[in-house]
Amino acid sequence: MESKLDLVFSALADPTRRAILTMLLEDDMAVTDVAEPFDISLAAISKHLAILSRAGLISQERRGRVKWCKLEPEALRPASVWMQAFGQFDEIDLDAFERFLERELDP
Amino acid sequence: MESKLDLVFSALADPTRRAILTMLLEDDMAVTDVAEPFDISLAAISKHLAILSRAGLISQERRGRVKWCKLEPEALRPASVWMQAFGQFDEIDLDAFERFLERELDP
DNA sequence: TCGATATTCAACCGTTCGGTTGACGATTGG
DNA sequence: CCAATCGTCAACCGAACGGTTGAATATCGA
Repeated sequence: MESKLDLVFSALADPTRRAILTMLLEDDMAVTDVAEPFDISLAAISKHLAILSRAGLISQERRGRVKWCKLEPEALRPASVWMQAFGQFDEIDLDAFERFLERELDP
Repeated sequence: MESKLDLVFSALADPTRRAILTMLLEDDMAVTDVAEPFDISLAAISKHLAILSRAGLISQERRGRVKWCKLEPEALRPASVWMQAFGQFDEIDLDAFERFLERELDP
């Protein structure tokens, strides 16, 4: 059996998937709109979304022919809790976060 | 070029590697001692350690014929910061962490 | 109704991953 | 000196990954 932590961390290991999650911070999106900024096929994006969905990081709801993707940030909690123990990152460095966010959205 | 975040998250995606990190919370360890609790070959452990090392999550220092492995928790900071933005996990749930830790050490 | 739109499926491809085994290069200690 | 210990390397294996293309399935809108 595969741990949820495995699923979450390996979902996060891909930059395309992290970029998708970042986009979904703004708002829910349809699959086609998620795919738009990327240079890869829609089918590839569909697979990425399936992986994010299996990890619980997004939920997908079909309305008509459009499938809406919604960020599920709660799914990050176990992984976040796991990590915190190793580094005692009690205070969040927001400046550092914004720098990383830029680096995520950029390429 | 591969992002540091890629390296850290994919290093964490494997349960054996997470278990190794957890063991190193206690103390620095030699490669052979790291391998001891696992049912896989020493060569496999050596590869896992190389992956953790490339991700910056551990450092290795050879003294004589023994190579010592040391946890480098600072390497988790970028990943931790990245995650926090999605969930606002300002307060750490230590009970939850201990439950996860047990689940990590157990199998 | 019919064409366009939205998404997935299925098959395939090359690469990476986690693992093995056996040989090998150091280093140690009796 | 010499055998044992520590760890890596190299070659291999099967499975999973990230991607493609083309066909298939719904659903929408005019």
